[in-house]
Formats: sequence, C-alpha cells, structure tokens
Amino acid sequence: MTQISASELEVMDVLWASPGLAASDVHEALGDGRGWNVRTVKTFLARLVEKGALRTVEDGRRYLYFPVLDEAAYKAEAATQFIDRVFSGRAAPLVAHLADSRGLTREDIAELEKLLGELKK
Amino acid sequence: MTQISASELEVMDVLWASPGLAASDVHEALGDGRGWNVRTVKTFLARLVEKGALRTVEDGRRYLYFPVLDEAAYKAEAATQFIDRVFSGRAAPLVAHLADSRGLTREDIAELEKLLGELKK
DNA sequence: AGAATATGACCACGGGTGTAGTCACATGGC
DNA sequence: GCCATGTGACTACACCCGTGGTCATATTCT
Repeated sequence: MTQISASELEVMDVLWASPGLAASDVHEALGDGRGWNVRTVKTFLARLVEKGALRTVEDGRRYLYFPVLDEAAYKAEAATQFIDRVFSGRAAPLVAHLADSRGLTREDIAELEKLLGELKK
Repeated sequence: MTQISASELEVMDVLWASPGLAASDVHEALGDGRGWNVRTVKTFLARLVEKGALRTVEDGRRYLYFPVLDEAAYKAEAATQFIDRVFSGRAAPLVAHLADSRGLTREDIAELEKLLGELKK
C-alpha cells in the first residue's frame, strides 16, 4: 500500500529502533555513512508524514517523529510483494538464489531449519 | 547494477520465458491483465535495450528482442539487494515474515527443507 | 542586545517511471 | 494502385525521488 522508497526506509528503520526522535536526532543516528544533509533527512521525514508512515508530536518548536506503520507488518508486506514481483510468489527459489549468490552463513541455515521445524508443527 | 523497474521486469519475464519475440508478441504475452498499450510496452522494451538488459535482432522491418541479462543472476542480485535493504542482510527474518504473512505452503516448506539439506552437505 | 544557530515551511530541479501520442514509412488486402 | 494497419523513432508529461536551497522565525551564546 504505502509506497516507501529505499532512502525513506532507512529513516523508518531509525525510528522503529528509537521512536520519538527529532529531525536532527534522526540525522545523527543515520550517521555519516549516508552523508545526507539535514534538509534531505527532513524532506524524507516530511514525505513519510505525508504518506502516513510517521506522525509528529510537537515538542516546543520542533517535532518528534513516531512510526505509525508497524515494522513487522510493513516488512512482511514488502517481502510478499517482492516475492510476487520477482519470484512469481514462490519463496523457495528466492532462498535458492540467496544460497547461490551470497552464501547463506551456517547460522542462517541453522536458523532457517529451526524456523521450518516450528512451521511444521 | 542495472536498475530495472517492476514493469520492466514483467517484460523481462516474458522474454526470459520466450526469447526472440517481437514487440507485439510481448504485448500479447503480457495479456490483458496489465492492459498496457502496445506503445507502452514498446517504451519498456526500448528502455530495456538502452539499459543493456535486452538486445535486438532485426527481422525484416521489426525487431526481435533477446535477453542479455541472465535471469538467475539478476534475480539472485535482486534478492540480495532486497534483503540488504529491508532485512539488514539477514535472510532468516525474511522467511519468518513470509511464514507469518502469507503462510508458506506445505510444499514451500518441504522444498526449503530439501534445499537446506543440500546446502548443509 | 545582537549574532550565530536550529527549525520548520516552502521551493527547485534533474533523472526515472508509467503512460502514451505523433510521425513517417512499409507492407498487405482489396 | 490505394488505403488501413503495423512498426520503429521521437516526443510528451506528470509524478516520484534524491538532493538540497531559501526564508522566516525562535532560541542560545556571547
């Protein structure tokens, strides 16, 4: 539903991890890795508010940002959409490709097995 | 690398399945589901050629389109990028979310188990 | 108090994307 | 032979996205 770009998602990740930050905090939390200008971050925040993914709470002369979108729900939806788009809705080929290209770690594999065990119950 | 939009990917899927179609064939193969105008499809084809994902072979006064991009390689890359973007590079949470949201089918689970078995070899 | 700084509001701009229209020409049916 | 139709070339255009500037105002430092 809510269309969120890759950059916007990075902002969401920060706020999912620490809800209630101000714009400058988000900027800081993103760190220099991205090297975004504060205003760029503010644009993303504003767009996310427009899109209904975040809401603001006034705090003096600034806003604190809180996620409206639920992280797990969003990611599950994103995963489903991705798999529909790229793998015609089949999850197994995706895992196969991952195995091929990136080499799942031993822990990944163990984790997946545990997961599958639970799913089968 | 090569950035391909969701719509363009649908076109690629047709040509991966049946390389060497002409524009109108691709249009037909896409079917009415998408309801795209032939010109829209041609635009996608042209853009995919620009992007180096397809190449053309003249056939009289029309072109036949062939994939240059390898399907498996592209999809593996797309999967990796998606997981990096949305799941911080961890595959297991993705599968967990799928299980939650869409319910992997029994066959999915079986297939994944088989896959994991092979991976562990 | 005046200057530097932070903050939100609004604006800009080029590239990508979805969605096609127009043009010119070639071919095929009558 | 002429006209409808198919085809590629070129063009359009609005919206999204990444990127950040400008402006007005509020607050903090000196």
